[in-house]
Amino acid sequence: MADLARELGVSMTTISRALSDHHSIGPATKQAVLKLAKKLNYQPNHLAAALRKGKSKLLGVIVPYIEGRFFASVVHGIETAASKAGFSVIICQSSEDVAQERKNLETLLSAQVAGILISVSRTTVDFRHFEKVRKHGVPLVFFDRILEGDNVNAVLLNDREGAYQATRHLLEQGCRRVAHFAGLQHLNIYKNRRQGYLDALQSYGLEPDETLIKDCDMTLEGGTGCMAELLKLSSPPDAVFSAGDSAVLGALQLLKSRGIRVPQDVALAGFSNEALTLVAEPMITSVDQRTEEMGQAAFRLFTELVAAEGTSFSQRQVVLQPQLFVRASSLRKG
Amino acid sequence: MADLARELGVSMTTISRALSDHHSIGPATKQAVLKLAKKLNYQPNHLAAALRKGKSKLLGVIVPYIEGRFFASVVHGIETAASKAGFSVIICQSSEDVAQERKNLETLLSAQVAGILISVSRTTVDFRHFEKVRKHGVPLVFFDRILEGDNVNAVLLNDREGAYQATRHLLEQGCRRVAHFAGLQHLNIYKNRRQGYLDALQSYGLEPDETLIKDCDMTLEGGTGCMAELLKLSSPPDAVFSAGDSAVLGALQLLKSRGIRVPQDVALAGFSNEALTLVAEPMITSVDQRTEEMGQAAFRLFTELVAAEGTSFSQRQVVLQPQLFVRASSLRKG
DNA sequence: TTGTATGCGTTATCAG
DNA sequence: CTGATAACGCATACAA
Repeated sequence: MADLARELGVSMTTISRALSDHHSIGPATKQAVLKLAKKLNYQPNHLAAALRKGKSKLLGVIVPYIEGRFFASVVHGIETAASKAGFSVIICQSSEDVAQERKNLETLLSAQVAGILISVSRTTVDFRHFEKVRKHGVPLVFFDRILEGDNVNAVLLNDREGAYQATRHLLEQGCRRVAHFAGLQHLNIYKNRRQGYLDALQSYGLEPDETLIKDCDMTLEGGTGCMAELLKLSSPPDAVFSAGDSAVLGALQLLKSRGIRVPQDVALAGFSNEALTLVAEPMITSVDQRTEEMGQAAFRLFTELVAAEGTSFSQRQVVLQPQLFVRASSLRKG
Repeated sequence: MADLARELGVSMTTISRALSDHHSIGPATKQAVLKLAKKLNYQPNHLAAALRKGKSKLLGVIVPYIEGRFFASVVHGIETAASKAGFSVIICQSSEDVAQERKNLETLLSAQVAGILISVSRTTVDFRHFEKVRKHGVPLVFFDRILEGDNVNAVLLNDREGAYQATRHLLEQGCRRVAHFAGLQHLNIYKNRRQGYLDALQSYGLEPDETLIKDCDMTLEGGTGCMAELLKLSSPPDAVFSAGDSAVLGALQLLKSRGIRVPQDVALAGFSNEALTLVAEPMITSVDQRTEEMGQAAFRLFTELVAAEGTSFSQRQVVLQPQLFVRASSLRKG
């Protein structure tokens, strides 16, 4: 920058203003500066600017893991929106571990990020470590997974609605003993999916049967195990709505290995619309979580928080509507 | 930091040295500083340190995309190693687009990253945009995908060996007309996989049949299309080795839809060991790419480059050995 | 072992 | 509209 100033015989202040599109700057000088900047191949030092301004163009994102379609896709949505606005994204994985999540937060804060977007790990049970973020005045946006009880800025999927639709669909196919693979109930997403399942039963005038609701870790093996237990019942289910896709695949594999037909004997539906739902045979009915939109919405919410800095403390929640993709695993009728 | 100095009645220099574990510092003062730092909840500003030292603790990573197991897993490997060494990782996706890749590079350079780890997009055909990185003196490490012709620091998989093993395996199962789905030949990975395929044929004394080698975009649809064409041949193949997993799945689906048995009529093998290989029925034989190791090796190579700064210009290449996972899609014998 | 002084590249303040 | 100057938070060369 000093080079530019010397070359053009103006002050560094002028250079800075020209480059940052400041209002009080002559159009002529501005053009001259921009032109010379190109020629000398000037590279702005974002670090210095961030140090001076106290705000960087870095955005921190923390996810439990990045494998699989869901988080990868949300992150992609965030990144697309962020890079349009000139932000770089630092991605951290908590590996479903609170301790790691805490470290991630420290890392991001000391990297002076402008904001933090997070989906909490499943071992996160309190909000203490987020207090520090607030004290630093760093905008915090939750997405998909949040902790209940604390009012936070968040982008959520209407999990209850998605589960409701999936379960209704199974009931509409003629199933009457619909089982549910439920996830950890302290996480909003699994709690709401369970609630949607219950609501759908009720809308059909059916009493929930606790023996048909299995706690499941949402892994493939977990799904296999839960399905095996359900088959031991004197009155086994004729359908399963799982809160996750991997588990439903496990169930599918077990059913096939026992010669039980899907969907004729047992209909299946999952949640997340992962890639595997299209690879399985039959293809698996699943609820899509609007991943790209969620990422974009999360970034937008972040920018709104920045804009609304200090004006009010109103908590904002964006709720996205899920979409059910009906496939062969649940289609009994035409 | 100024607070700490005032509180303890020492200079900021002392504080700085105590915090950064400098050698000339009294153990007593050091402890005192560390203790007070904890108490006052001191948060180091990495940006300021980076500005002063000219080197940040940020690492830039550019991948074509992050969905699917391969890149997500490599990135995870990088991140694990990097965070142990106190680095944060900025991930960029080029979306297989050179123009985006160029932008990513600019972004990372202006974020003053300490180094850049990259797997080039498939539309990258020259090295011009990497010259700028060299001029900045920023260490550059390539992984998996590189451009041939330029000697660069890179972590690679022995793709030729992996393809060789997979093809040999198919031949050992009794197949004699082994087809190949080949990827873009300007990318080292696909070129080498094709070469491994050819070498394996030769090792069995077989002449390559050009009609059995299909150019394929490595998508599921691409695989379906290539398989359909192969089946039209007067003398169709009895096995396919695909340079990617999605394409082999496409082939599998087509074969099943036509009532052709896998592996009895046509045996299949893919490359990447993606999650879908375990979901397909039958499960698909595939070559594993040692993704986590690749990520770790890439980070290690970066640190070596930093350590060897200015000493020599020797190019380093780390080559990992692939591992063939044999599954039902290719097993004709016991 | 400790302190003083200076600068990293940028922007905000205030005066012209 | 432009310029001089200070400051962001930290790390080093040099002197003590």
